[in-house]
Amino acid sequence: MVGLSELEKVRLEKSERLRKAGQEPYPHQARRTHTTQEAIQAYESAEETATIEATVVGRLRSIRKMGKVTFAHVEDGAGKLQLFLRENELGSERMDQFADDFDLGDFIEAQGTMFRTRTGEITLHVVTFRMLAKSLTPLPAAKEEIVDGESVMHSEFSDPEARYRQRYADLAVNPEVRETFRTRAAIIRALREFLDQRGFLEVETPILQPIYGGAAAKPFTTHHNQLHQDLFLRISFELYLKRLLVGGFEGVYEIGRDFRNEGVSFKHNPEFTQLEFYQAYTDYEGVMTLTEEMVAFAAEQVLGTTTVSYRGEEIDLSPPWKRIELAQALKDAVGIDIRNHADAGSLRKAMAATGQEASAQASRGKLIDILLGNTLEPTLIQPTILYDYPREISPLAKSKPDDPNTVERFEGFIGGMELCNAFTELNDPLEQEARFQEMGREFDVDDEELHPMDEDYLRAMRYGMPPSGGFGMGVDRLTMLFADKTSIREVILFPHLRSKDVEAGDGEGANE
RNA sequence: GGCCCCGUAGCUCAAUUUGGCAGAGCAUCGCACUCUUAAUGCGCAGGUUGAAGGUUCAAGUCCUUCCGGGGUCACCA
Repeated sequence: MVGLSELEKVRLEKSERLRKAGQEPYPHQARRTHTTQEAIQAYESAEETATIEATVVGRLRSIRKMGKVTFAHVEDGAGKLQLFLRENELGSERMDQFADDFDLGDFIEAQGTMFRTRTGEITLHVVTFRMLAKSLTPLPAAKEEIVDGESVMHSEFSDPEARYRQRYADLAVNPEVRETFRTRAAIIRALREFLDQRGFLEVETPILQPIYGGAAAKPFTTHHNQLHQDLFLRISFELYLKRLLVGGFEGVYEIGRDFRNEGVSFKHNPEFTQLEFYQAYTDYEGVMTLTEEMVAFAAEQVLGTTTVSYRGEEIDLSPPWKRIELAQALKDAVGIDIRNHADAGSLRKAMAATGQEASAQASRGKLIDILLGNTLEPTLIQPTILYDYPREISPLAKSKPDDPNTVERFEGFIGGMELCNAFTELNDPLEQEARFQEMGREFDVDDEELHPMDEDYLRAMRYGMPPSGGFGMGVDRLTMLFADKTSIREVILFPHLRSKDVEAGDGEGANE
């Protein structure tokens, strides 16, 4: 082995010493009769009436040596259990071995009988123990103190970079991090349950796409060698899911990964998890109601309440949410009525008059988006639905019957963050083609933003797509909200970080 | 990509303001201790201060460049 630290070398010696003593430091099988919590419950329900024998397994998380007696805690997936080892029963040789060759972080198996210590803690009185997997690298030396029943961490492993790069160590020593990812899994389970109950079909559509679309984002590109074909990692599922409405499914959804080749921030990761659903014979108002019910249902399932605390704010997710027309909300917030500014120049002047800077190239739709993002979005703490968006930033949404420049689209905001985006789907193939061309013109100036025309999607639409409502939501952001995390990296197990180590010698990090 | 902040022992942090021998707690190692729980007491050891250059008698500290992270702005149909 190369590159072992002094601390690791010491542990490697212990491992070899165990092996020489006939004890395999990495045995093939573990035996377990109880999880730590099952052992405690078994004792609690049988206390003083029976002898409870248990074999538990897990990681050694604390060791307190008191001479001829030793206390330790072992942690498994269910929780922690205190171990009690005494030289009287185990003999000095085994006590010494535990003291000398067993370390914090080792996975062990311990068999014994349950009892209660003088201080009242339910504990396993160990009869035999053995190594299940020797830990060579010491875990970060966090210590946990219980004050009035609350856990207080000391020397907590807290450096964000180290935690993200070594998530395994983060998870191993920070129980609340494990809890965050249980919450995440529960959210996804709840979303599935909600949609399944309503007859939606869960589907999987291509991640490798010959043409990308469905969102405004730069894609990652890749290549299929044998087919000599460039491919894109999807930036959205939208165009494929809507093809399925053409095919006759009346409700479809997909939960999966999108990839966007753009900036990284506290709410952006290059790959992120999206939920999209599409439902035939409804429109954006129907989707609004479904959205409110779905988020409230998930909160109830995951947290047992529809009230969440996010960044110190109490947020009530129960329906109905505040619904306000985008134009009205902007007028209320900044005093600019976008309905009175039909072109970009006029709107830019009005924004400048209130101190809002905006680039000269930005279209009217883009300016509205900037206005929304800068002034309104951060103030939308309680769940709020803004509806009726400008057409030019919504090429896949259907116009309002009485106003061709406004589309039936809404976005849901919670905690000052855009959570979801939905609209009545544009299903007129000729208008869709015109919209694509309109977008193409807008982005002619910037090749990277120019989206290719998806002819196959237009063909699908020409076969006929029922009137429908569609919806997309960032699952990572919903998790941030439910778990009260202010960075998306806290809810993604392995968030993207710039590569650091160049010791492999291929200079990978040096060519940026 | 711009701007601001940060990078010191395995972990958490001092020392940077005003350049002057790089320190502590935990973890590790040794000793003591038969109901502890941040166990305790005593002792030892542990460092290329992210990297490379520069200024200086002297650099963790000042300057330049680079690497990495955090924040923020820009970007994000």
